[in-house]
Amino acid sequence: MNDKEKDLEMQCGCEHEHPEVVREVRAAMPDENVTADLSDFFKVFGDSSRMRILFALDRRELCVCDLSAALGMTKSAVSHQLRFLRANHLVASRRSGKNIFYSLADEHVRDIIEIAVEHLSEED
Amino acid sequence: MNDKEKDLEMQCGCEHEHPEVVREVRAAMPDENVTADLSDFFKVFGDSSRMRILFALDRRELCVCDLSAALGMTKSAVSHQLRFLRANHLVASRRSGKNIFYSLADEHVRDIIEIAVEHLSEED
DNA sequence: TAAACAGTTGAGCAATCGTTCAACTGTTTG
DNA sequence: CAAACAGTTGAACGATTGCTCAACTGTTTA
Repeated sequence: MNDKEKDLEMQCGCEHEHPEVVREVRAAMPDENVTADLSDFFKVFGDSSRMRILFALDRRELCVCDLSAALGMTKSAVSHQLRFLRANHLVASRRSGKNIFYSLADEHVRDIIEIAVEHLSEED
Repeated sequence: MNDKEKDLEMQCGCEHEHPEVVREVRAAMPDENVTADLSDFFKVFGDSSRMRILFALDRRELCVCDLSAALGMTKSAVSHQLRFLRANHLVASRRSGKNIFYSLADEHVRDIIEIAVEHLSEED
């Protein structure tokens, strides 16, 4: 056991918690709004339907009916999810006649997914 | 309207969808297991309690009781979430006496959060 | 060995989520 | 203008989620 580990144990071997450590971590914690915004953002990626929509749009701009046909979802379900994606600034839309075409709005999407793929490929 | 846009519209102005586009997007879609694994991974970040735990552990290795005190959660609630984080290989644990110390297990965590922060800072 | 502490676990509950369904808006075309 | 099509929306539903509570395991110490 090295010094760092010994130090940590001293700080939690007592009562219910060690005030010093707790205070330090508390002070360093970002504002509750920040963590809430972050988790809300990741919630968008935390659904397989939305993930599949993002992959499809990564391929090419698509209208809702093609999107729903490609993914085997109803237009309504797709539309509900697109609304969610739009609210989070991940897709952009443009109307052209009867159709509304959606596309990826943010280059961060690819980066984030890439890191996730890396992580998943390492955990076996 | 440029050529690319005209091309897209031709493909969806017809019946219920345009088979060619749908077929192409379908063919390019990753396996359903892949998108499910990805969204499952992001689900982990999609909760503010887990996000706060990750931020705390990013600061330093912590035992469950200090973690729960720092975040104002019950030990039980923290433990449930740690179980989830452990299952996704995002935290590692080591027992030392009565305490079990948790720490971040993956360098991808910081990268992913960093990109999310960037994204959020741009959308105003 | 018994008491005290650290942490885990499973059942149960309230809240949230994603889908379906039906009704709606908006655009094009006969 | 009416019919047809593309897409949106809100209510309602079943499923999932995160927490609480209580009972449990495992470690230390008196």
